[in-house]
Amino acid sequence: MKLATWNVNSLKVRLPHLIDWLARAQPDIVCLQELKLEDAKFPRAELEAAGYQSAFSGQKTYNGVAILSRSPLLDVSTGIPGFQDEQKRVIAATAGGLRVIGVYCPNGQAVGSDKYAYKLSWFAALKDYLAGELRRHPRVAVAGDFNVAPEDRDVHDPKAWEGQILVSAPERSAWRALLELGLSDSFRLFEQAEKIYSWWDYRMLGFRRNAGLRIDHVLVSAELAQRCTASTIDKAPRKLERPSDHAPVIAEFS
DNA sequence: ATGGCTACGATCCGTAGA
Repeated sequence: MKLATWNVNSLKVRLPHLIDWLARAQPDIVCLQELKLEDAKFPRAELEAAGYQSAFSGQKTYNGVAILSRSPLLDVSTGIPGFQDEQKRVIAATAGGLRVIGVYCPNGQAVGSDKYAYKLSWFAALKDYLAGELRRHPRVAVAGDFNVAPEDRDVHDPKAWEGQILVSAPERSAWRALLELGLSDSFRLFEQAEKIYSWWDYRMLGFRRNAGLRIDHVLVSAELAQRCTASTIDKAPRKLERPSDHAPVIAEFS
């Protein structure tokens, strides 16, 4: 069983890349972020032709999340229950025996900004929501763009990024609070090469210089961690013409 | 050289991303 997450940065623009990647990587479940389209424009038929059912929560221009699955998607829910939010950032479904929660965590823009405050309150609400999901389901995967680089080794230039958005101490502590619920960063369950990232700036030749951050993650509950056999980041789609700035992150389970 | 790109929805520039 192969679970992936990918911030596609416009599903409309990236649909050809996504369809090709599904055929090549053969994931069973995929969480998508930054669809940037309304539900009425979701390419359900194209994905069905590729072998995937869809659950989605979109909006015009910004945000938007989806879960694709080769097996039926059950008990779909959107948003964080009890947390009022216009922004479509969360979708959950049960598929293949997994409770899958797809997240597009806020960027936060700049430390100290209104959006930063929103980011931290959003993470607090996510934590409470996940605590409940972990009580209800033994096999939970939280996959998405977390917009947090958990440690300095997840940052190409820790000195330049020190204290900045995506790496600031309050953001990292919000990340650690999720781990304290009993979730594990699937990527760190395994020996990994150095300087592996999931996002590279479009500017400054970011990808060519490997000037990236690891901000896309698959978190797994204890029972799923036991069954996790690999976690990797597939840089191949980032090399294509007109790529997303994020690469797919994959976790595999026995 | 402190920018440099991309997507979007709106105009011919602003907002947002990270």
